[in-house]
Parts: sequence; structure tokens; C-alpha cells
Amino acid sequence: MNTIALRPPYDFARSIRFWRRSTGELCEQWADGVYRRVIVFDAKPTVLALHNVGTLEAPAVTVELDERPATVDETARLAPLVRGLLADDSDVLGFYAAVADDPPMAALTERLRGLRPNRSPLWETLCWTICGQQISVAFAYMLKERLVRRYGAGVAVAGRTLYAFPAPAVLAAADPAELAAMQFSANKASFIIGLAQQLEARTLDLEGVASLPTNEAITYLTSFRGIGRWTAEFTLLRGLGRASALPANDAGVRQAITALYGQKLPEPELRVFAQRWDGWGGIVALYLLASLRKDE
DNA sequence: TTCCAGGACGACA
DNA sequence: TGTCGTCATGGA
Repeated sequence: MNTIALRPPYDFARSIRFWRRSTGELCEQWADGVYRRVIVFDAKPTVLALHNVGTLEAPAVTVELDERPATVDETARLAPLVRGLLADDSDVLGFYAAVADDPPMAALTERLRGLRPNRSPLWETLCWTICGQQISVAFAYMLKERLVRRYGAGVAVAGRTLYAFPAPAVLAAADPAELAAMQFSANKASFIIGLAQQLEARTLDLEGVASLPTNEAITYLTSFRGIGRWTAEFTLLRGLGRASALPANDAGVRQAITALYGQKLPEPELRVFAQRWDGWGGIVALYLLASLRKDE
């Protein structure tokens, strides 16, 4: 059977659409209850499709590769990757228990039960987060779409084209003027190209970040030009599902706390306020941001 | 017109 | 070390 069982509770649809807020997204698609993304499988760009075949309390997905069912063997090989993408190791029950005495947050976890921090590849996440610095989400999506369409590799299957996010080697050689023509600011263009070049030169080790504690990972990432604390925390949350990475300076997080707790807090005070969620700040941010959605 | 969006950098005191 | 101006764009 090509089914992968997941840890409950898991709301597949809610968790997928949490990060998917644009129909123009080229690297991943969410349509008709199916999540698709390009992966490299057997050294070949392949469209991975995940179908929800479970429930909130008995979650499971089936796997397709290039629009055909994966074999039992392929499913077994893909299971670690799929579990990673779907944040299967995320201890949301531990989070729910930790905030049980915090009525507003407890009510939110009840309403959004099963929401987990689904992940995207770290390099793609870092670039996406830089795209999103200071501007509206809609405009950030447009920047990413232009970047991927220009530098990414398309994979067409069954009349549908998805793109692999451009590899560091490709962006390391990109012309800043081309990014400027796509309406990237001069800073954002130089941040992305510069980080790609440092990855190529191995002076930036993104894979090693996964093994660092959150605080050390933030310190490491923010030592590179273009990565401030917000970018580091957001990257850790979306790229690694890091439960303790709270982007306290995020406009949406601040807005949600104001709505939920009636307190309008600047970043330093918010970090003090957030100590009540020690170790769960990233998951808290996820639930806070989701609470702002009209469709949730 | 001004302010604010899923900020970061560099100059300056 | 902390503050401020600047970068980019679009919507309210």
C-alpha cells in the first residue's frame, strides 16, 4: 500500500494552505485537495503529489510521482521526506498542553486543532523570506514568481507545470540588473545573489543550521548580510518547523496579539510577553498568524 | 498625502 | 549601542 500514516492530530488542508496564499505560486500547488511540489527523486526532477486519505485524528496521505501512484518501495523511500514536509515530528499535543492555562491561546488551539508548521526547502524558504521583507505578501509572491519563472526549471506533467526553485549556483550567477527589472530592490537582489554565492563558496552552511539550537541558528544566520532576526526566525519556522522560533517583530504576529490579548506591544515588550510560551514561540506564531485569516 | 505591509543596512552621534 | 534615513511597491 502506498499510504503514509501520520501522527494525529493533523489537519492536512489547513496546514498546507496556511503557507500557500497565492495562486501564482510556481514551486508548490494546492488544488482539489492535492498538494504538489517538485522534488529530486532518483536524480531526476519529479512532481510529488500528496493526496489526503485520512482524517484529523487518523491522518494519512498517498503518494504520486509524476501523476502515477508511487510503488510500495517508492513510498517507503519517500516517507522521511514527506514526513519532513508535513512536519510529522511536530509535537502539537505538547504545545496544546503547554498553553492549556492560557485561555485565549487554548481557545485558538481548539479552533485550529491539527495545524502544523509544514516545511519548505531551506534555500527556497530563505529566499522567499527575503522577498517578503517589509513589503506586502501579495507583492512578495509576485517577486518570487518572477524569480522562479526566470531562473527555475519547469517540470511539465499531465498538462501542469511546476518549477524547481532556482539552485544557488544559478542565482549566484544572476545579474542584479535583471532582478532590479523584476522590481527587486537593489538590497534584496544583492542579498539573494550574495547568499547564493556564499553557499557556492561553502562559507554559508544551510544544512548545518538544522543541527543548531534555535538561538545559535539565529546568531549564525544573522551574521550574513541580508538576514536580520525576523528573516532568521521566519526561515527557521517555515524551513525547519522550528517550534521555538518566534518572529516577534512580525507585523502579523503583533497584530494578532493585539486582537487576542488586547495589548499593542512593540518588539522588546512582546518578547517579554512571549516568555509565557517559552519553547513554543514558533508554533504560537503559526496559530497567531492563522487567526488573522478570514478563511480560517 | 501619509502610513503600513510577514525588514535590513549603513551612517552617525 | 541606539537611532534615523533609505530602499521599493501597492493598497488603504
